[in-house]
Amino acid sequence: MKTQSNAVKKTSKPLSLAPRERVLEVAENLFSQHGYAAIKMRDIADALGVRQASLYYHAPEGKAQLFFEATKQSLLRHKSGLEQTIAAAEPDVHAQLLAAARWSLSQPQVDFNRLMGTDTDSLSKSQVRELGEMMEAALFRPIEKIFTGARKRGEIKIKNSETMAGTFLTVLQAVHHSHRYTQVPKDVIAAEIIGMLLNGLYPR
Amino acid sequence: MKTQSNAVKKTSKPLSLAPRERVLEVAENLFSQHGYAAIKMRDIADALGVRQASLYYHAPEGKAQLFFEATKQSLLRHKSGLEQTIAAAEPDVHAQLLAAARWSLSQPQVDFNRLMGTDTDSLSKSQVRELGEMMEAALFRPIEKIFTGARKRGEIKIKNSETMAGTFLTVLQAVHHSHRYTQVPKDVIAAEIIGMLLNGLYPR
DNA sequence: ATTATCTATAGATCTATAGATAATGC
DNA sequence: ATTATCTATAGATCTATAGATAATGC
Repeated sequence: MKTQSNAVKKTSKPLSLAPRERVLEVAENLFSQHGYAAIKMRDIADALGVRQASLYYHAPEGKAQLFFEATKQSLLRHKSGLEQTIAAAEPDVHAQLLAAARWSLSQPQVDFNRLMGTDTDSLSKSQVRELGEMMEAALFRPIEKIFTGARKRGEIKIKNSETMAGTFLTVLQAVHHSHRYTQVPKDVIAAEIIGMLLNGLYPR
Repeated sequence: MKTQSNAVKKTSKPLSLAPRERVLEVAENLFSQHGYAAIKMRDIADALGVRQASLYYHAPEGKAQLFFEATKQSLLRHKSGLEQTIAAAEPDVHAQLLAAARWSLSQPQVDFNRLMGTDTDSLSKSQVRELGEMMEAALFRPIEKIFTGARKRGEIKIKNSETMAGTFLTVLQAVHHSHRYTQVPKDVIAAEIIGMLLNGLYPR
């Protein structure tokens, strides 16, 4: 064990991140909000309060590397976050969808359509494949499991749980943007939509 | 009336578009697919088979103007297309949603979240407001009308038809991208999702 | 005469490299 | 000694302008 001479204790989540972590965090936020092409190295440097050239110390291969690593980090966090959140919720489709939604909305969004469509233009084939697989594992699988689990328990009847997962994830993204169109809090909108997905619009 | 000396008759939809129309059409396609920042004037010129500088004859104010006008054109077409398609369908929520979906999927997508979020960075406040209002009128209103009409006819019970419209439009966008994840035809996926929205996942 | 293109190029912006300098951790 | 930044700048790319040239419609 190390001696703790500082006033600030070193916990598992230190208050001030290591430089490299800070860079990735800022890059993740900016890229996920605006997309690869719209964000310049300058923007990331400005947000960090450093000079543009300084970024190349942490990402010697440049902008594409920064994007690739920031996105991987984001997807890994989504995977564990979603899985844990869902596992911690009641074994009930409504409770699990709500929990997944709340957790997702607390995170920087992952726009997977933009990600696979435009953002990856400057990555290699193998990098694109890697991100695609991680996306699948981090987002689609956990949500799909909610639906297949619910079907097994007899709570719902569904045909295509992959389509369902895609639909749910897409809707979550829209909720992420909802503040531009409405004052209603995101959690409320999410709950509304989940209720609708489960009960349908036709009267019962 | 003009004499038609040519073999090709001038119908209301000429086979070869006027230069300005061609430019806007190509710009609309590229911008809507990849977003403002990712598309360079060079890309549009290449797609047209002209030199980059030639674009400035049609858009003297440059790239932002091109984007603004291409987007307006797209939204106007969506407005009339959606309104007509919905009006032509049976006065039934299922039929109208299906019709709206089919029509939307036949068009270049309008990614309204990206549009209002990132793409408009280089436009003026008033231009952004104008696009926002047109988006509302072209996409949200027509879909909203489907839901409010269906409620009046007693077909469905809904709380918030604006949320519903947003949800539906968002899902349509995801279907637009679905070819990257599945072989299933877009029309089929759309029909599946609409069935689910109306009936819900809980067994009836 | 007007419309629509072209070539050539200026100026701005963006990515990335080289080498110097300061801060940090043994 | 290693880590993390800085300044300065090269080279590529991108937007936009100027002026010449070709095509089109009276």
